[in-house]
Amino acid sequence: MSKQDGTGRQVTETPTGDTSASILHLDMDAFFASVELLSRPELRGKPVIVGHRGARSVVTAATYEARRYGVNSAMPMSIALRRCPNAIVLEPRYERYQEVSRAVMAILGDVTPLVEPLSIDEAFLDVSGARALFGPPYDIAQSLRARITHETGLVASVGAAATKFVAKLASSRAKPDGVLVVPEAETAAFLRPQPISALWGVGAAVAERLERIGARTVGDVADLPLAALDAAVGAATAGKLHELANGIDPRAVTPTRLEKSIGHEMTFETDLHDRAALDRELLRLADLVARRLRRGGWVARTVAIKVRFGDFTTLTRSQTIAEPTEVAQRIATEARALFAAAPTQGRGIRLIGVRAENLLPTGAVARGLWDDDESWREAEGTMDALAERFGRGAVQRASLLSTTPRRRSALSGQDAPPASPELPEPPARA
DNA sequence: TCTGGGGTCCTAGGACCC
DNA sequence: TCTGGGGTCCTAGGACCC
Repeated sequence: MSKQDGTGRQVTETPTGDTSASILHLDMDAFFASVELLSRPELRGKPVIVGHRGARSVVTAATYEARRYGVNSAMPMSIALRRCPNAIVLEPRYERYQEVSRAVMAILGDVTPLVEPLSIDEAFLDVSGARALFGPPYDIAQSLRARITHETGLVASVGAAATKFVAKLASSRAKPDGVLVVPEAETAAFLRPQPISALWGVGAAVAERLERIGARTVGDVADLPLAALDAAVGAATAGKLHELANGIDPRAVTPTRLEKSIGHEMTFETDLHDRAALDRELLRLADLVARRLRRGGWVARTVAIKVRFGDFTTLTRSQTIAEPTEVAQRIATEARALFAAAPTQGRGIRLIGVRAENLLPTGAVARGLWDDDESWREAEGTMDALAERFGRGAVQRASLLSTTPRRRSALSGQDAPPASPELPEPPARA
């Protein structure tokens, strides 16, 4: 196990030739804040917080200087400023971050097509096929970091391991400005001393349950009988945690993932009682959702709302509709009906949200295939595979693969496009 | 100290069908 | 007349992640 920081200082021995750690996790250091410093170099070395300055806002990102005061992302801004009164607060510019993110992801794509973005500022790479060309994972990690810094002025850290989970944990331990390679043979030695909170899926609630049965480290969880774990946290979580703790993580790096829901929500500066204002907000949110549905080539079968009251209690309601839709008015009507039927009388509303779920590709619905359960299930695997090979746009067109042979022959002779791989353009939408 | 906004996944109960 | 069990879908809530 080894770490080397950006100055080339060896922290421990570095297994630069190891090839067993072929999954990389690359994570940008203090991403939003670092992007801001690019255009405000005079702020370098100062505590900078990125986030909206509002009574109810939280810290979106913070420089390491600000973190030294105990400021962290997701912390209420009021607390952050109490801890670090001299902090410079900058308004987030998400479009700018998106641009920089695209540039970084493009650099990763030059090494391998097996890049899986995990969020705006991190990604997994499977470099097992890239070694012949670019050398062992350690070399790939360092050259990626160098290119990112050269081309964007930003700093990234990289973890390399045999599995996704260990790679991600390694990158977090490599920060800031470092690389950490965990050879496969050293996985257990690396994992076992880590705190349970390092496990994916262990937050406050699960951590408390695990502590109650005496588990404090990842090694403790690894040694626990599955039945005991099961009783403490439930079957699904238990199975996953036990595997992760033992270094088992069969998840492959998957470049394309299909979105499953699209939503927007809004927290008000002060609790809202005005019903007309809430209805207007529902329409605004529905419109944002509908735009993204259309851009992605989706229609939604289910509309959901979220309501958070002044005391932070939260309620959700959802309704599956007969005709899948991508129309703002239709979504808004459904959202307003859900809201009207919910027990909100006399309570101030802190937050309201609209979400579209049960998404179907527009093309499939246009051909009336969405209500054919059998063919739709069949379609899901096919579409994932197709999206992986041909990218997102192809997903719409994949609807033609959702047909059983019977349906496909029923469609042929109509305006149904031919089967892949000669993918036609999707039908134009208004 | 008082909690954003974007998501994913899991659980559990009830309806409904066979 | 009273009561199965399996499977799927829908809904609500909650934990978790970045």
